[in-house]
Amino acid sequence: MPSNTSFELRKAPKQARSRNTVDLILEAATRILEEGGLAAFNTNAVAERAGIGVASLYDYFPGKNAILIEFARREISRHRAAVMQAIAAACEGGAPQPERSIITALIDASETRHAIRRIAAQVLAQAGLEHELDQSLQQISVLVAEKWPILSPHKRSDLPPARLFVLTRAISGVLSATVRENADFERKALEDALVALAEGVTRQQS
Amino acid sequence: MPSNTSFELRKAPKQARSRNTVDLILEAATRILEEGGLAAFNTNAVAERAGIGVASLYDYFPGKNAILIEFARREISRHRAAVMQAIAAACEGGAPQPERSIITALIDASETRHAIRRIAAQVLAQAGLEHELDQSLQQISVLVAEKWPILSPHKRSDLPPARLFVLTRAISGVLSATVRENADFERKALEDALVALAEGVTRQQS
Amino acid sequence: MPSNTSFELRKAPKQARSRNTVDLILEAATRILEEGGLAAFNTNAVAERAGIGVASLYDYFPGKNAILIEFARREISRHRAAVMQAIAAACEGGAPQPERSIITALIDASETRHAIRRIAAQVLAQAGLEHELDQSLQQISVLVAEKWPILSPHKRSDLPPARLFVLTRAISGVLSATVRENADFERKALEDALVALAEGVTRQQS
Amino acid sequence: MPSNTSFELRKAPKQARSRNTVDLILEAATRILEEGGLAAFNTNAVAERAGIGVASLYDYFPGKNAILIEFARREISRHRAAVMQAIAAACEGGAPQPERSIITALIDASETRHAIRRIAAQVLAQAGLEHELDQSLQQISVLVAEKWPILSPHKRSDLPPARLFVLTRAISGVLSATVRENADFERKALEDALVALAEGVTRQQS
DNA sequence: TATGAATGAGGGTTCATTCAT
DNA sequence: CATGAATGAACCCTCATTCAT
Repeated sequence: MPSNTSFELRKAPKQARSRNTVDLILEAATRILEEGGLAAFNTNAVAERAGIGVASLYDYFPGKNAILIEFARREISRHRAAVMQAIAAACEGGAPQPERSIITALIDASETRHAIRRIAAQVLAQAGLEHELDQSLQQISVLVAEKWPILSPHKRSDLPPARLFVLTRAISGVLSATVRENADFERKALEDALVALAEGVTRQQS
Repeated sequence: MPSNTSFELRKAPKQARSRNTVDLILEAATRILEEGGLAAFNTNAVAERAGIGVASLYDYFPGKNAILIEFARREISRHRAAVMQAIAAACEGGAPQPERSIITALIDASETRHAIRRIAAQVLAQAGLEHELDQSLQQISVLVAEKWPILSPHKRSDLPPARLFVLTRAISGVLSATVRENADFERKALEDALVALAEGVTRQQS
Repeated sequence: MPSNTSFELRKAPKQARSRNTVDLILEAATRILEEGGLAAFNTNAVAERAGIGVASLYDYFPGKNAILIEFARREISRHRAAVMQAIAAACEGGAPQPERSIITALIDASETRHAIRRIAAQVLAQAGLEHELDQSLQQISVLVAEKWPILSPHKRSDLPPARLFVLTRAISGVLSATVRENADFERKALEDALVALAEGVTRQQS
Repeated sequence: MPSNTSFELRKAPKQARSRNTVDLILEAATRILEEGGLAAFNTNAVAERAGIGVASLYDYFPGKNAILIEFARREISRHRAAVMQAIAAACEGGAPQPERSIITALIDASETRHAIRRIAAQVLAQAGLEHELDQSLQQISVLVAEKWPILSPHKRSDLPPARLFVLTRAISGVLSATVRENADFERKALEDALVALAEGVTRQQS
């Protein structure tokens, strides 16, 4: 099991051609993971799917693991960006129920590319990089704290860290479970429950 | 990569001797996974740790994957039993705040054998058996629904399924995240937040 | 270029079967090196020639390099034993010209398995184990010092270390060159020259 | 392992530019071999060190092996020239002990660029060109025969070929061993022993 | 029933060489 | 002339599985 443990890209993808090749590789990797999971992921398959020779992989990545990790990082990053943008959008333009808008946005985001994100999480976990995933969620948490309408009259610091943590991880957990378990509640019921959850967690403590 | 896709035990472990061997194998598997994760798990290592010959593994399991899956099932099962028993215990003897007692019990349970349970979940996921994990949580959900004190004056059916789902998955998600992210809030702050969460979700809807 | 840098045998060759397999492997290695040199040496070729599967190599050796090194060590060892035994034999039974007998023995020994010993030396050199080769020659030197007839009336220490060193390395160098360069002098002329050399080096200094 | 078995330079390096590039390549090769040995030698590394593109190597050499061989030939050649010049210098100006002067010169020469000359020898050996190395030594032998003072009153042919062979190969062998084994005798003891060796070999035979 | 030596398919990685630019 | 991205053949090594004992 020869294994290369470094994570970085080998060549800085400065040139247009290189840029394309890196993307080609990562897209091939993504498709393979979608179709066959981690078990189907190997360098030969990636090269073939990318339409390049095996050795070219090593011009851009130090090894198999680096490809997986870069894939995972991009996936996580893309998802975080989408979620944060959705949250921001939900808070603009004075929606009548901004909390619900945020919940709605989060539910929508949770449904995209779910399988692939699970694999990305797995990859980071096996590489000992779980913290990158956690940090991603943490960044979202911070944004939620800033935007959560119920908090706006107060200072943001009014919501103690433990409450913010519980709020975001609870929502994240529920949404993951919903997708994973293929739960098919009425959309409104789910939203209501999550809004109630959020109200409970953020309610001013006595 | 010869791969055996069946999951079942090859022999019904009726005899005392066989029973012991199966346990021996699964204990060895568990220790290896604890120490080295999935990467360190291979049949030769398991056999050596179990103190038996490699070939004997195949007398009791159809292949490597079956060992992993049986390990995962037992781990999940053991955890579920512990959690359910802790919930039951928390509800006995008229504690002053039974909801908090349940939360406390769940927090305690979430902290045990965390790493190994993560691996068990991963194993089931890779085998396409996520539903077993979900079912395990679902059984706990049912118990929680029965026991959740605030519900006792009402009929159990008062809590709509979506609410029960959100309640249990939210708690589960928070507790997983707490351990995974090594969050070190004050125990009381965490409990309070979870209790508030539960109150919010279970509050009588207008 | 996955490479295993340890040198030791993996399994102690205790059992008759294992003993045989190790020998099988080393004999295959030797034949391959004889026929194709280091360039032809690879694990698949060795396994095939030994009539075993590739993986079995790794039951007995930690890697390709370990096979080469064990081959080299045995080759050197075998040669040293032969040389030392030949020297001892040359000194027994009161030969009329014991010095010449020793020279004769050394010439004879130098002609056996020459190509293979060159490779063995190369292998040890590339592994940073040149000292093992040197030590082998040093052991022969000590024996020569003990046996060299001209020294017998004196104490062995009469021959200063530098002289002993020059004597043995000179003879070794000449014999290597003779074989390598395919020099075809009359046997007697070569012997005479070496005897004269030895006399010069060991002559009592003023 | 694509392999090109021809040894010759591809282009006659007539032009100044080409000449420089060939030298650039060979200097890069030398530095790489000095630093990492044969294991570190590969065409990409050579090109990078030479500051040229990989493909340019093939404008001047037919392949990797040709570079190695040209390197080795130059190294041997350079060494031979240095040794022969040192011998000539030692015989000029009527030194009191010309034999010792030659020995001294040879010892000095043996200490320079030792590691790199070992590699050069190895390269030629693996290419089946050992005779080039031998011829180099043979040229030195001829010069030694011409210059060796003790022979001067006689005709050069007085020293039989076998004696000349033994004399030069013995000295060569001793000096190689001295460097290889890191022997640290007093310089004078080594010189004395070699002078005595030479006297023995060249002494008029009865 | 138990074993462990043996296996071969498969995977990760390297590198000499080429060719379009 | 010069380049360097691309290649594919080849190599080392692992491991799930089997089978003769």
